[in-house]
Amino acid sequence: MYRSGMIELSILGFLYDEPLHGYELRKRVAALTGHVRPIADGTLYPAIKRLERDGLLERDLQPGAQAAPRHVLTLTDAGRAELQRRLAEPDEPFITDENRWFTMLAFLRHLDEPALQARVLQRRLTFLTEPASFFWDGDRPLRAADFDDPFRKGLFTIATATSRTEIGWLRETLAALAPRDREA
Amino acid sequence: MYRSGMIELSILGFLYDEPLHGYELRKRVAALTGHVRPIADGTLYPAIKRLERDGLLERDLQPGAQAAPRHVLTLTDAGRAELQRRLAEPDEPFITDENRWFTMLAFLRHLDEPALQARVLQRRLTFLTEPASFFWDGDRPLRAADFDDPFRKGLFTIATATSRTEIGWLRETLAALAPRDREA
DNA sequence: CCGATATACCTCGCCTTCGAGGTATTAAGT
DNA sequence: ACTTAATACCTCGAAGGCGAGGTATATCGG
Repeated sequence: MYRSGMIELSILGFLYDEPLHGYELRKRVAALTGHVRPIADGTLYPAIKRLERDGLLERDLQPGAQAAPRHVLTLTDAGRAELQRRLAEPDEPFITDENRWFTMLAFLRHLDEPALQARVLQRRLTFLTEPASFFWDGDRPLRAADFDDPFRKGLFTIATATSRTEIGWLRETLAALAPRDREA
Repeated sequence: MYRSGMIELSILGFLYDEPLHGYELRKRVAALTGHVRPIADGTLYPAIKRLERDGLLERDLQPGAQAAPRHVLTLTDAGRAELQRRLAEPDEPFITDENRWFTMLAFLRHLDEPALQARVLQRRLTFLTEPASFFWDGDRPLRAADFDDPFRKGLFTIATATSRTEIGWLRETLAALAPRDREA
C-alpha cells in the first residue's frame, strides 16, 4: 500500500505529543508546511476522517472554549504504532521530496530506536550522494559551466550548496547516533 | 484559473527549444524532476493530451527510428505565448514550493524580457526573506536552540543554510539583471 | 525463429489535494 | 440590537498525479 499523504504524517506527528482539536492542528500544520504550501480545510478535515475511520485516532466532543464545540483528537495505540511504522519505513517520496523529507525531520524524534532513526538518515544520505544531474547531452551529464543563462547556473549552485550542507549535517548526526559503528 | 501543473510547465519548457517526441520528453522530465519524484507514463501522456486539446502543441506522426511510430510534438504560437505567460506570472506554489521553483529556474531563460525575469526572482527573494518559523509556542517563534532533538535542530540548520545561499545568489543575479536600478 | 530488451504510446481507477462554498458559536465593538 | 471577527467544523466537484495494467514495433543474442 502506497502512503504518500504528507498531511496524514503531520497529523499523526503532532498528535503523538498531545491531543489537539482540528483547528489547533490546522495552525501547527500551517506553520510547518503551510509556508510552502498552504493547508486547506478541504484537505485537513477529510484527512482526519480517514485516520479516524482507520482507527488511528479518536475524537472527543468538548464545549468550545471560545466558540463552536471542539473535537479533541487523540491517537489510539494503533495510531501511535502507525506513526512508528511510517517513520521507520517511509515510502521513497518521503526520502527524496524536500517537503516530505522536512516533515519526516520534524517528527523523527518520535521514533523509538536510534538505530531506526539512523537507518532513515542513511537512506537520505545515500540519495543525496548518488550522482545525478538535471540535464543531459545524451549520456553526458551537464554541469553549471555548460550553461550560459544565469538561471540554470543558479539551479546548480543552489542545489549543490544545499545538498553539501545537508550531507555534512547527516554525517555528523549519524556519527552521534551510532558512535560504536567501527566496532560492530 | 489555477494552473499548478508542474509537468505541463516542463513540457512547455522543453518543447520551447525544439520539437520532441513523448518518449524523449519523458527522459528529460525524468532527469529534471524525476530525481525527486519519478514521472509516470500515466502522468505524462494525459498532460500532453491536455496541452494538445488546448491548442498549445501539435503532433506529427513519424515512423519510429528504432521502434514504434513517434508522435513528434511541436509548440504552437499559442503554446509559446502560454509558456511566456506562465513564466512571467507564476502562481504562488511555483514561487514557494522548491520543486516547482526549480522547474521555473530551468526555463526562466526563455522569458523574453529581463525585467520580467527580475520580477520573478524578486518574488522569490521576498518570499525567502519573510520572517517564518516551523514551530510556534503561542506567538513566539521557536528556534533551533529551543529543541533538544537533533532532527528539528537539523531542520533549522538546513533550512537556514539553504535559504542564505539562495538569497545571496538572488541578490547577485538581480543586480546583474538590472544594473541601472539606482538611476531609475 | 524465439525470447528478451528497448522503444513508444495509451487507458483506467484510485487517491490526495484544492478551492469554493456552507453552518454554527462566541466575543467584542458600535 | 447589529455587525464583524475569530473560532470551529463540514461537503462537494474538480484536477493532478500515481500505479498497474495494456498494445505495438524493432533489434539483438542464441
